[in-house]
Amino acid sequence: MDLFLSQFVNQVDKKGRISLPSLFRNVLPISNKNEILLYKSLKYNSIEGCNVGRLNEISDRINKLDFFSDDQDDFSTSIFAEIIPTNIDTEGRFLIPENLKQYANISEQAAFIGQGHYFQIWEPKAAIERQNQSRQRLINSKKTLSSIIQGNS
Amino acid sequence: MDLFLSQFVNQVDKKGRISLPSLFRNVLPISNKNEILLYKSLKYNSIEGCNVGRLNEISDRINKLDFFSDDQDDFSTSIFAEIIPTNIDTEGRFLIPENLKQYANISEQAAFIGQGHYFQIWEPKAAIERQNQSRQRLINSKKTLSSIIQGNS
DNA sequence: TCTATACCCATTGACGCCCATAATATCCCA
DNA sequence: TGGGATATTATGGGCGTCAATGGGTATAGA
Repeated sequence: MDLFLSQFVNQVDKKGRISLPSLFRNVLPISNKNEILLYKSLKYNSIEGCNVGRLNEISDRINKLDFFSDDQDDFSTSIFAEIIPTNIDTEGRFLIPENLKQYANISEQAAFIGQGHYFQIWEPKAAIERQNQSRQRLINSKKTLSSIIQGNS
Repeated sequence: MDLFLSQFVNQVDKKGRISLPSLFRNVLPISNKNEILLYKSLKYNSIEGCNVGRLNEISDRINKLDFFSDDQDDFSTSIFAEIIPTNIDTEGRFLIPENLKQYANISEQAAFIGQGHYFQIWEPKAAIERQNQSRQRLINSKKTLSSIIQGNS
């Protein structure tokens, strides 16, 4: 099962490096074991990350749009230009780009949140708030895990 | 993964040279590692660049247009005739042709914007405006970056 | 001959690789 | 099953390499 699962809080060191959790590293394909893609979440002040494989699908989808259309142009600008390929070092660490760090209010700690096919990186306190909020919404809408799994939304 | 990704702002030196970002250089095919094609964007006051492979793709699409149509003629004239092959020097730098520089209002800095199979070169401030515009259009159409990437659009 | 440009060399700062350590988890065998 | 040996992870820090940039000089074409 190659999904980003569970959550972890790691330290940002003096050089700005942070360890990608071991469980997340194991999800990366062997062919691109040392590269992840980072980008701003449009919904939250958090960073999202995925592996290189996802990108090919996206690029295919965008390329099928009319060559000279506005959509094609907007997608290209907002997606390709915003994706930051990032290398993972020999110890499993990587650098969070400065602008993304600011966007997510991250300084000396960061929370990695598994989201299945991708993951999020949050400022730890904001991550907790987000989770409580999300959980409360689920309860209020009376959706149980089993109903979601069975597909009766 | 051979896509132009992310964005960079580099300096134009006294001789008019500018570094093609390292990530972009790595996208160029080994057979044409030191050549890029530059041309005016049809939509914006910016320069677009690509490698030779991309040109073939463009030419294919244009050829599929009606052979005697005005469109075919216009595209041929506007695109092929305007393409400027440009050499990259030993340090990864190249010269931005004077007319393109003027067309894009570029003086001492330029922003390289990854667009997947091609890239754009903008005057830095204009680039930011364009990006905000593009991002806003995407948000208004209710497609978020993450939903596009995850395929649940 | 003069100008444009490609090549060579130098500098600086950022980043990747290497080595080290402590804490934790896993294993293995008596 | 207990307890020591071993592996793995998160983290710290030194150092070499590479990218971006500046400038000198040779060379080719006008």
